[in-house]
Amino acid sequence: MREVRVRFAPSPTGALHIGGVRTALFNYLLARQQNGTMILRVEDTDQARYVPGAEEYILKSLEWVGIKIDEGVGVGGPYAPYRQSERKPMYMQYAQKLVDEGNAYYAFDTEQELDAMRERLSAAGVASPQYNSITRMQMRNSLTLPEDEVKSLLQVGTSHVVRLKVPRKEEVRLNDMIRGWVMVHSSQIDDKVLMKSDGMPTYHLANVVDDYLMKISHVIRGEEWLPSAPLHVLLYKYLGWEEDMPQFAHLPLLLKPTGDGKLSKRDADQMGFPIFPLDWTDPTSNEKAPGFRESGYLPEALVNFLAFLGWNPGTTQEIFSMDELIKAFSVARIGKAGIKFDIHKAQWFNQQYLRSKPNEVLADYLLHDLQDKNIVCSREKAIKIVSVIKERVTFPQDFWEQGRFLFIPPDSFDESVVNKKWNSEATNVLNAYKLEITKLPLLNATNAKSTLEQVTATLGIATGKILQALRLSLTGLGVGPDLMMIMEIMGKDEVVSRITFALQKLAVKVA
RNA sequence: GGUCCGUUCGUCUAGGGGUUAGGACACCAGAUUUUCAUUCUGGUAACACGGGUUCGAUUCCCGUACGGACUACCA
Repeated sequence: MREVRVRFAPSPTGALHIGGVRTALFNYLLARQQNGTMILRVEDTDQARYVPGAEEYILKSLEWVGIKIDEGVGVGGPYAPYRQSERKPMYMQYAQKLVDEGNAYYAFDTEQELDAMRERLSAAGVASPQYNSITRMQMRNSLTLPEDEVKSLLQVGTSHVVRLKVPRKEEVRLNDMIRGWVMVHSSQIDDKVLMKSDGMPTYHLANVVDDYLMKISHVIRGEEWLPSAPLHVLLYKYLGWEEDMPQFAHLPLLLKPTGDGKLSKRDADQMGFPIFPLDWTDPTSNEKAPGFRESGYLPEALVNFLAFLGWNPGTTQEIFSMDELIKAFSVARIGKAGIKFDIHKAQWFNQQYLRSKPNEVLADYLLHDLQDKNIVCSREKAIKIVSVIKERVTFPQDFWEQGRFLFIPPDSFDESVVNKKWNSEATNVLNAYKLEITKLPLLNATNAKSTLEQVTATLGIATGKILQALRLSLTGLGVGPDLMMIMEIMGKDEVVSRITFALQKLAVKVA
């Protein structure tokens, strides 16, 4: 068996889409499992669509999710350079070979001429107007023009492209690892441009040439490439590389959560979830888009989630570390159908991973947010807080969100709780309770509770009836973590002062 | 429109000629929790449709419908 060499080959035209991350992940899993090589190649042959910063963004994104590049842009390697724009001089010779052997030709048609051809064809009722074995005979190319005219056109530097001469009648077939045999008749394939007039190769040529040169063994990419895969097969054949053709695996696409269509940034915006791994600011429009990282997703959770989009281990195990994924992965267990993206599952994974972290690590998240807010908090206290609200969080920032009342006393109180629970019974208990607490040397969860029970017992009121009022006075809210622990964390003085404040502020309502 | 690919609970999926069609997320209910959350228990819920083949089809074949991708000197 040949050495496994896979590549992730994005275009630096903007932020890396989450679907791209998944493609990279599947490549990576295969590479690691087979002791192969993961290559990053940047396909920047379209100068017009180049976006500054995009390449760096891709690199950072892959690093964040834990996909390590063995060879390619950013790390180098034996087949450098790995940026197609820097490989520009290499492609012409292959195009030339195709031309010389009669498998490609020069075309001099202008944009207007191409438009006119398409219009003429569609006016004549042709189903799919394209530059192909029939129409090329009516166009201006080295197949129709006299040889000396072609020569002189080339000599004076007339703008031209190189097109593949697709055979008229031939069954082109490829064996996709996911879809099995896919057959397309060559009459359905058009004479694709291989070399553009600016001297750059198109995706099709560059991709095939580079995959061959870099000894790629498996091409794992999105299903959007399936229609052009037969063209690539033809290219391998004409270039004489059939023996070295990689195995193809076309991944099912990520679709919108609701309705139909493929997942887009618009859907993500509308439904309030990220679609890019990291925050991204478009350099031209300055438009900002949120990233999974900044939204609080843990890379290991995202990886686990992404791996299950189109793949499954065949067992009931759901939680997989990267190493476990590497062991369990197989292309054979990748599904064929498109996948509706459901952010709920991603959140669930996040929750699972977040909760499994030790309190010390979780405390760092809280401490970090507190630092941003200029709030001082000891590590021990942070650990205590985190352990109390651990079971109620999905994202790291939830520790702050749900624990903020511990640092910022309430200045307003939940109306509905006030209406329901703030009555003279409650204020009586609170007044007495406050006094009793003051006498305590130190307040902790245990004596906070026993003291409260004493007070309610002497006043002849059920503890349960006033607990919500106590919570309200301390946090301003009707819900939250265990009250006794909250009091222990706040400490005696804070508890007393908050009860006092609530008693003052809400006094009016009692009367 | 044409070409190609696809279709099992709302979602991700397992399965496969004879199964009570399994799991997870989500949802709902009950228990626990003085609240909410957690946790536990239970529940609703699927083989797109029509023809074949077969003793028998959700599973195999063919159509239809529906969905998706592609249809650029973009990748």
